[in-house]
Amino acid sequence: MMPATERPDEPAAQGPAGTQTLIRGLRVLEVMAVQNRPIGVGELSRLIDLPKSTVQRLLRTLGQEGWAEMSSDPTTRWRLSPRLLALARTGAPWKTLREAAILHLAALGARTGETIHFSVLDRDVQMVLIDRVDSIHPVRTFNAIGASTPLHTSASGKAVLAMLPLDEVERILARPLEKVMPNTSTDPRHLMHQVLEAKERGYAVNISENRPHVCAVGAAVAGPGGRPVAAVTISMPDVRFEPARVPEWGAWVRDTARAITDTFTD
Amino acid sequence: MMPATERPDEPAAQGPAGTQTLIRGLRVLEVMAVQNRPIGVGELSRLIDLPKSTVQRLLRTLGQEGWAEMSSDPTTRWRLSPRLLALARTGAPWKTLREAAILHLAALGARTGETIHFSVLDRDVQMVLIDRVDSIHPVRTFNAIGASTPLHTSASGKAVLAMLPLDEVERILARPLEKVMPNTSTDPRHLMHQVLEAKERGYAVNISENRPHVCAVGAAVAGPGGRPVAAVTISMPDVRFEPARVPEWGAWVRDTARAITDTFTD
DNA sequence: GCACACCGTCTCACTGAATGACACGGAGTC
DNA sequence: GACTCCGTGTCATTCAGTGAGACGGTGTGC
Repeated sequence: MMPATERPDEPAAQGPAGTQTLIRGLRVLEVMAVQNRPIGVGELSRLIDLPKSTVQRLLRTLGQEGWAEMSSDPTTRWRLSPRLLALARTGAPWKTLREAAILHLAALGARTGETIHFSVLDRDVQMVLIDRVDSIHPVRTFNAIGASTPLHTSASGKAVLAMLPLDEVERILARPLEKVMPNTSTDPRHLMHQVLEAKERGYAVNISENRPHVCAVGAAVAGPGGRPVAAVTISMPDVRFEPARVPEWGAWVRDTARAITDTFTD
Repeated sequence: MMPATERPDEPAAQGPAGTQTLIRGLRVLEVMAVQNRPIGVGELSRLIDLPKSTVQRLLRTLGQEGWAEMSSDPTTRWRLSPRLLALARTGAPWKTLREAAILHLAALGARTGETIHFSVLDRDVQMVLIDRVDSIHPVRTFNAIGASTPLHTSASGKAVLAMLPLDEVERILARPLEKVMPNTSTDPRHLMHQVLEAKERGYAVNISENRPHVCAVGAAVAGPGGRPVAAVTISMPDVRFEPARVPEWGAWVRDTARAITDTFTD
């Protein structure tokens, strides 16, 4: 877990912003999210390197506005409000996207019997899981709504890359690439090769590159502008991942993504 | 949809807060969430009744910090970033709560074959769905992660009420109660009766009071302090809702909630 | 029993960050 | 070509935000 205090990249590209209170408040929310446990004023103030009184003022406001909750067990502890989830869910253009997708996802789930994931692209940086249809198998993969993955470690991410202009892909793969699993490729050339392959076939594959024993086949959904905005993936434990069936799964997932694109852009 | 401009209740109970920038920024996020569509600076500024330049400054900051996204199709439009969902998910004490619950939920899903919902209590106001195990039936109920319901219209909400001190229940039921469905009860006395019944039996029932044709049986999960923090419900279409089986389902869901409470508070 | 460290809370004089009226250039309309 | 509404940017003014510090309570070690 990266400490929130060091921000070597920040001072640059600041510009004449002029909303430090807001920035600080959001930072408090972020740290609470990352820390992921009830946390006190003092600790929080140390984590973001701000005076206690300032942090407390921010916390009180966040509480008043319903973004954070206070619990005074023995001492006062703060945490994010579940309301955040409710807000994140109602509020987003991907609401319509999900509505366009849901029936197709259910159909793909019925056809494959495997867990179906539907993720959206977040700022060209990561994929965020927004919907899921469970597998019928007793042994199945589990991933939580809201879970995020880098682009280079997931079938959804690689499917999205395969739909982006090549120069953008190069720029993205030139960034530092995290090695999440032993099986994760962090070689830009190797990844570019995979992306080109995915572009040709219309689907991307992930073999335990993101989470242990989890394999997936995915295809991207395009928005009105033709740029990728989301991805559908079939996710399964490696015990059921038969390489021979990949082309079949690939075709299904590609067709599903295509159908969602059509429903969505209409 | 309530217009964000009129806030008759706000001026009171303000106190010497002292973070209007943060409040305004959060308000912008909220309005974007509620509006739920790409939206421009001007319209936003009219909705929250703030000068255009102020709103723009806030938006830029929200964008820089990764909470909002800008798309310049023809003109500039803003929307929430998917990152919000990722933040909401990682960040919360209910992460551990869900971890404690997931196995029990899967077991209950396997036993019943119905959709299992797991919701947390949000500020004594609403229940927010944080996890779901899908039914195996072709005809099943659908509800999105992050969906919220009032306490008096859902099995989860009534189960939670049944675990609260009676005076608090009275206070909550004294608030204006929305009639979401024809079947929704908005009579405090009737609801209190239901709550007492649920308290006695250990589970609560909802018969199409929240969404059409959706019935549910639910029980509450207690936190370390003994107060209710979440609820498990078995959710199904009314065609499969056999009143005769309710006690059986009730016992299962009650035992599951109990098991989660034990796992969680250990 | 005492000293000490650390907790969360609250005050208040100071000041610089936030403010918002206004100007600007461009797109669409009549 | 006159008008309106859009998003963007500027800058003098000032009030909202700041943070050092005081305070009371709690737990620990001596």
